[in-house]
Amino acid sequence: MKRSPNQGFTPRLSIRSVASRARVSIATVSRTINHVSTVNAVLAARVWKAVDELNYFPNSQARALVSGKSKLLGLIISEITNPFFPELIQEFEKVAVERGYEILIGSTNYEPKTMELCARRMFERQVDGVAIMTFGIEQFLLDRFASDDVPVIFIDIPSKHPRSDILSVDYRAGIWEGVQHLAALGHRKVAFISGPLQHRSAGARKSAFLDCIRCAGIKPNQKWLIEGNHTLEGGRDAMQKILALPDLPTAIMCSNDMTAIGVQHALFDASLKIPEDFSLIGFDDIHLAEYTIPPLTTVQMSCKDLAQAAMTSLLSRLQPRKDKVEPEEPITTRLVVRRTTGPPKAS
Amino acid sequence: MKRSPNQGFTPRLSIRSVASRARVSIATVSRTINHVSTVNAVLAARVWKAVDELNYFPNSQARALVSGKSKLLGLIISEITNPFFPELIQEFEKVAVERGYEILIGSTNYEPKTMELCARRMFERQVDGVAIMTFGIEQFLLDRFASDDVPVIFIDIPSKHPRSDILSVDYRAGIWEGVQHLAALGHRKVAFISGPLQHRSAGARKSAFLDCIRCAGIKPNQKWLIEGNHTLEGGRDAMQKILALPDLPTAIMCSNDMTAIGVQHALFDASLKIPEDFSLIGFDDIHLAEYTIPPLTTVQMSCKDLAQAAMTSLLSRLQPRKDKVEPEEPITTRLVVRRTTGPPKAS
DNA sequence: CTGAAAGCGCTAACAA
DNA sequence: TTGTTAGCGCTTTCAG
Repeated sequence: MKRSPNQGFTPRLSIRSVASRARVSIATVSRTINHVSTVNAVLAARVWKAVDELNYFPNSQARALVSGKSKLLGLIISEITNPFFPELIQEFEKVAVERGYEILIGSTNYEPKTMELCARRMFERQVDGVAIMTFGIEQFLLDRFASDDVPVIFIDIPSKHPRSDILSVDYRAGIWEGVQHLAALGHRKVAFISGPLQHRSAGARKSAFLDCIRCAGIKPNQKWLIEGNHTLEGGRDAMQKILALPDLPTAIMCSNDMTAIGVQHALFDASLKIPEDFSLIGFDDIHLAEYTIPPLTTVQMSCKDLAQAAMTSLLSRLQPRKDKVEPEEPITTRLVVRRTTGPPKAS
Repeated sequence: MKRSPNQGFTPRLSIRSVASRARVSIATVSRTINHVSTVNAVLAARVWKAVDELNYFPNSQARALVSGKSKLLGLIISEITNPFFPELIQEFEKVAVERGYEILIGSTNYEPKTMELCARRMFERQVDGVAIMTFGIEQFLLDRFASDDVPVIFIDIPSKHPRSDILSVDYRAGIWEGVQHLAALGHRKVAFISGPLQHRSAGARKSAFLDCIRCAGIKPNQKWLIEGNHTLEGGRDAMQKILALPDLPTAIMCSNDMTAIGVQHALFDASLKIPEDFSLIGFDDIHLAEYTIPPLTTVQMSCKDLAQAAMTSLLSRLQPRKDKVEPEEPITTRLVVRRTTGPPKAS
């Protein structure tokens, strides 16, 4: 088999080509393109000229090998098909590319096995750090990253791993606004469709709701606490379950927007109107929430903030910079009132 | 600066660690893990045992460097925020991982500059191949890939690059069904909201529409041919333009589903009903189309097929296998009738 | 300030 | 069949 990927034809464009064209050593080329300040300006100019003429750029594999830094960041998400995540990815990509990193995306599809596979893929590619933005992760995987000394960041899950960090989200703030909004409208009977409860942050959302509802002086009704799965279908099914109940709530809060959209659909199928028959509040404020019919009232969690905070924290752990690590403030959430909430029917 | 990424502490787990633990040479380890059949079973067993005990996996950077294959595939898309693309990415990820590849995603956001940057990122990471799934690409970038001998695959844009391939999509089939469906319902006045026309495949969709409309014996009205931008906002704005026209169409076809959802929104805002006041047909059949209110009638283009075909073609170019390259059949499209179409109002 | 040379972890000749 | 060795393209000592 041939050594060269290039059919043994053109000698692959390497640092050597630049060196010989610029009549300097490869070391000088390396220093120049890495902006080492000690390089003689004349030589540097020659190097840049050669780089330009040859249209050269360094082989990042080789760089990674010698430096031990792949400049690759893992991003593990639950499911790329859930619109929340693309919005998150977009921010990640932006920040990462700005800082010279590339992102490797892995979707777990909520399956522990797939999650394990994702983690393994990340290891094999020697990612410099990993952001775990799923709604839950197995502890042993975290330990694995820890033992490899790979910085990790994730939401809500505390860990003793020294190079890891938790991004805390203040779910309560937004949910509290939502509950208050509902209460002010006159609702006393509000249901909650949660995410998959084995996932930590889904649990956190639900507890926050329960907490708020009690603070508002409303006694939560177990029958109105349904477990969904953060998908559209899950929301629709959950709402259908609620509709089958003898005693109906007047408002529904959901653990994410996709669930809420599923609810809208179930209600549409049942010829029920929003907000006349039921008030509805989502969570996340995905782009689409503004465009459902009617536009969805929802709790906004800025995925811009989330991604920024995650990246900043990761990168600060990777390249300890002068600018000290900012004190981690929790990501806040707030209610965005649109048109799926109104006074309850019977009131 | 330290050489070792590992703080000079533990000697990083490498092929050498496995070799010494298994009491064989590194070559034998390499052969074993690469399933070269000539390895003695006893030694192989020792190697696997060591691999297992140490929890070793090869450094893909090093592999890439020596083999000239990064096992990285570029995937350039328009905008990850458009739900069509995550569905595509999901398929790509699946197929790629199955075949031992990793995917690097780049979003162009419809900006030529960003597209160029994406291409550059791909080059730098030495991707083995690139799938360009945007709605358009600059020729010079293709040439660049060509000169680097990187296989490329894309939609709709012919190229003379020998290692590139075009995935052709039979837009006409589905659009024809859509037009016929509308005609059968009694519509004679149908508008079309296109994508950004500088993008080739957006153009292809529009021509297909024009073609079909004429075949159906309807004379297209220039006023009802609006250029959108494949986003929700674009669809809404376009529909608002249409609504301002003195002579209104009775049905709207859109170049993609997001545009159609924007139309739904504009109509909702104007208190107009679908399908009573206007019939509406989208394009793509994204997951969400099933869940708009009312559910969107749309032309389905299987992104599963698309991704599969793209990957197959790319991989076949990378690892010429026994199984000859399947003759490329065009991706077909078909109408999915849901609930946004009905007889025209005035008829 | 510059160049020669070592070596990152791995694969593939080549020799034994 | 196995081990030794030469690089892949780059960064970084270490002499000069």
